[in-house]
Amino acid sequence: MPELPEVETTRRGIEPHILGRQISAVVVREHRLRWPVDNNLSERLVGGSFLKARRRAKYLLLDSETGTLMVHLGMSGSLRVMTREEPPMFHDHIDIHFDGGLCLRYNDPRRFGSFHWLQSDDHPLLNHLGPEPLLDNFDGAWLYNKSRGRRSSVKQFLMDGKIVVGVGNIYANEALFMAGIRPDRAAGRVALSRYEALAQAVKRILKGAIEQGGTTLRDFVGGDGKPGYFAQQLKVYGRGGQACRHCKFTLKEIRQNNRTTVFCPQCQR
DNA sequence: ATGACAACCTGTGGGC
DNA sequence: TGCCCACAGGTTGTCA
Repeated sequence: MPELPEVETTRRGIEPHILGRQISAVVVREHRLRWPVDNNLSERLVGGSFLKARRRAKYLLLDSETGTLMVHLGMSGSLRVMTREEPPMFHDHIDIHFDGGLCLRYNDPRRFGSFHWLQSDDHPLLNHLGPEPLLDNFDGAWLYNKSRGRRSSVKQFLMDGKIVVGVGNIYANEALFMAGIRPDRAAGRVALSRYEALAQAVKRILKGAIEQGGTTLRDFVGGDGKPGYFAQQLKVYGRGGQACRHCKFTLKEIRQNNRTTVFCPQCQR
């Protein structure tokens, strides 16, 4: 999955198709996801309808009359709207059928995703989350204040969901490049002005990715079934060993906390 | 409180 | 062609 832009693209893709349609059936073919899928999902949803599709971090929140279905796409999940007649493919784990013949179908090869039933947004998986990156309460001052005394890398800091949500590996790499900050620099040793640049970079990159239909991912499929195009505008991610698009210096690839990091040793300090 | 790391899974691609 | 290993978009829980 998907990072935040892919989740937001999914939300926008499915919302117009599913809102207000009565749910006629729920089919769970595989309940072993990141957490076991609620056994009572069917009786909770059938007969009702979705009133709104929201997003918090990388969670999709589908509100019905009686509660909220919370979906996470994990690393490899996708939601698509299709007709019910379409035969399920390998790894199509969950269907939500609507009156009229449409179906919201969840596919997830790695099964790192999840389906939860919520009675309110007061849920342990949501409660400790940091600010939304696109809202005004996420800014350079917030990052600066949170980072004081932190000795871990600024990249790990940026990917910490308690600091800011929705910034995964790809966009962390890209944002740090845009802001000119070395990913392996200690978070506590980055100045306020540079955190202001970083916060702006995060916002610009996420907004740009959402506008382009979400996807940086080779195999990502949006909610309407259209494949997003593989982003050529990525400046560093997946380009280790190649020339920096800005200065031609060779991009360096390292491992940080078991994730691939790519940066330009000349542009990023 | 912070941080390092294992864990949850399957699929794919590279090297031999 | 086939086998084995490393790695892939994320997040949580545990332990030092």
